[in-house]
Amino acid sequence: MIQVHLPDGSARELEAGSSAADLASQIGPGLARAAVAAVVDDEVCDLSRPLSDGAQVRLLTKRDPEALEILRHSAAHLLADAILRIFPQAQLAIGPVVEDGFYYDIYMPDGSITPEAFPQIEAEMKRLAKESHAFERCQVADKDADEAFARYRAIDGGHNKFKHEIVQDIEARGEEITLYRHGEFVDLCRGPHVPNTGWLKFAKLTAVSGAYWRADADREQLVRVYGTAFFGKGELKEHLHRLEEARKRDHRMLGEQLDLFHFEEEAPGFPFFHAKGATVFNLLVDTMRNLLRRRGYFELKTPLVLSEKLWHVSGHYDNYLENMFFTKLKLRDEKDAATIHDNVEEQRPMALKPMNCPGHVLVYKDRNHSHNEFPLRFSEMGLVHRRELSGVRHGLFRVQAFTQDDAHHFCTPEQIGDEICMLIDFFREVYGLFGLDDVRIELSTRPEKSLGSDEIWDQAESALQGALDAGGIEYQVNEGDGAFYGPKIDFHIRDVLKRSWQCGTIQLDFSMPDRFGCTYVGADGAKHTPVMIHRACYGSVERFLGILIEHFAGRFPTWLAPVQVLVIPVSAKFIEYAREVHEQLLDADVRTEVNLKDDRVGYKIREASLQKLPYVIVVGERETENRTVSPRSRDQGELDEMTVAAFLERLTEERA
RNA sequence: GCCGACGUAGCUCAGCUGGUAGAGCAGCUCACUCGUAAUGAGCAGGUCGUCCGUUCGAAUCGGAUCGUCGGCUCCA
Repeated sequence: MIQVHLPDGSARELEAGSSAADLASQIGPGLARAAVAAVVDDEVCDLSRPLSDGAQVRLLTKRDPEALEILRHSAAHLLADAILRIFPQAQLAIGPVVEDGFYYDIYMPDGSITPEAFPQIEAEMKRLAKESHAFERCQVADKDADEAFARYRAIDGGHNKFKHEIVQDIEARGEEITLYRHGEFVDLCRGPHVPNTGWLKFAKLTAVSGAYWRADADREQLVRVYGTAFFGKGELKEHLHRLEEARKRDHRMLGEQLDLFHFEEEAPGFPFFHAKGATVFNLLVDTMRNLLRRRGYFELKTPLVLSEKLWHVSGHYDNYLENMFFTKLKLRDEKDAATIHDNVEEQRPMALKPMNCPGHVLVYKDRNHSHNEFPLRFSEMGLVHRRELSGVRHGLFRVQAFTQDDAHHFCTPEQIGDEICMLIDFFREVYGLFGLDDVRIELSTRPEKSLGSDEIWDQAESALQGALDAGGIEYQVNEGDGAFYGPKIDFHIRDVLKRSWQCGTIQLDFSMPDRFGCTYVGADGAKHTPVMIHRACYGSVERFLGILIEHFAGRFPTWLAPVQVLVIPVSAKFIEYAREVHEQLLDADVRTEVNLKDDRVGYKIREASLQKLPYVIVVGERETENRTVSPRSRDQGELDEMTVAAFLERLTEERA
């Protein structure tokens, strides 16, 4: 007999050689059915693995996050099995689990795998799942003698150099080779797996893309087939529904449908905001301006183009060159006007600002400062340009020019803690305005490419950490992900679809004030170097707008809607009254339009609904006579006839 | 940047194996004067992303290029 320990502190007696599966059935039939795998002495392993005496055992069921990974990894095996049946020439590379599912990288010496083949592959996977083959772990003691290994070698033709490479690596590390078999299929794998393929009924292939062997562009091109798997039909359906919902909310599509912005081939990654998009954009900016003013910020406006020399001083030239746009001069030949000299060497080469900080430093340096005016807070809705690799541009989320709601605090080292705490409260309040209350905070530390001594970095990192700890704020640490001039705190917010977006950032900087020779006069009458805090709350206004479009699915709350009310006359006879109502709304600062086109009321309402306008107002004979309006709310449908004053009151309540 | 797919009217898309482009919506005009998600009729609209090539002939085939979309930390 052996004894094993359970997480609740209790112990169980089992016959020698018993497995975790035996333990589960001893505890109860329900658990025996629900158990997926086990954690034995902190190692995740198969249910069938024999337990040793004194082991600490935790059984995993579908509720445990580890279990979902195991399920998905098993599904990757099933995918590989199915693919080999349909494409016998395929060679398997690797098949790991990723955030929302799994993938398998496959080498196709001829042909390819396209989404058209998905139904066939999925049908094969479903069949294999129904057959409920047990996953069997095989340890390979001697490759040449082992029967399972011989089968494994034969499984995709015996010439699979990818697996061969992996086996060599494992042997080089002196580790044991293990295989997993289900039915006829054998794959090199560390495991663990679900007990049998019967668990894998709810799998779905989602995408196919290219990838390289070992992520090396010089190595073989592989086909990466993505899929996902869940324990139950409901969860799979919900996941697919969420993907569909995210697709429908795509801000690039809504941006076009709602006439908010567009992109041009002539200006890749530079959005053109239309009137409605610009309205929302400006509302975001105005909202922020008010909040900043109440917190004692001074708003600046600094140039877009500054000399290259300045970027040498700031360190951007050495650390950020690849992301910067530089000006390039062209000159007409003095003698021949038709000849243009390209790439003319400029005496003072210029660059577009990728960040606002050096500009703010120059404003700071324009006069002397005293500790009495600290913390000094300079803000700017700063338009910055950053070059991005062509493949990473993405709607408003990744552009090449964007507006930062940027600010820099100049303060003494002692003031850092209070400033950080103020900012954390401030940022949370801002996100709350949009119903974005799920905020996660991350602390990022020194990256490889960076400025300043270890001592300064340690000081800065502990200052941030100290402020977070003192405020009792929960956060996680991101090693090596800081800015090149200092460590930072990032704010990640979850939208209504539970997707996470990085928005706000607070960055500590001990080196830029020093490089630029910024000083202040302290209480001791001597000159000191101030600390600089870089911070942005929306991050990029463009990107934040994109997030809001998706968060609200284009249905902006009334206070943020580009057009709040559309006035519609029932027919041409009531145009005059419609105009009058429109004017009254305009006078009350409502963003309103009037639709006087020669169309049916129903048609105009449909148009307004598709534009997701919060309100339409219909006026006809009744309203003209009674001096009233009949509103229809986007969210509540048709409302009762009311006076314009009553309608305005309703709007005011909503706008507050 | 790399890999893959895609690029036809303002939008969504059709156009088989090469023979000179089509629909719906939007737009415009006219009629209807209309009560809460599409009134009807007519008109107009395209160097088929761009360049080069193959061909008697290219939206269609080949190459390059630009752009868009998806993917590119994940190492059994």
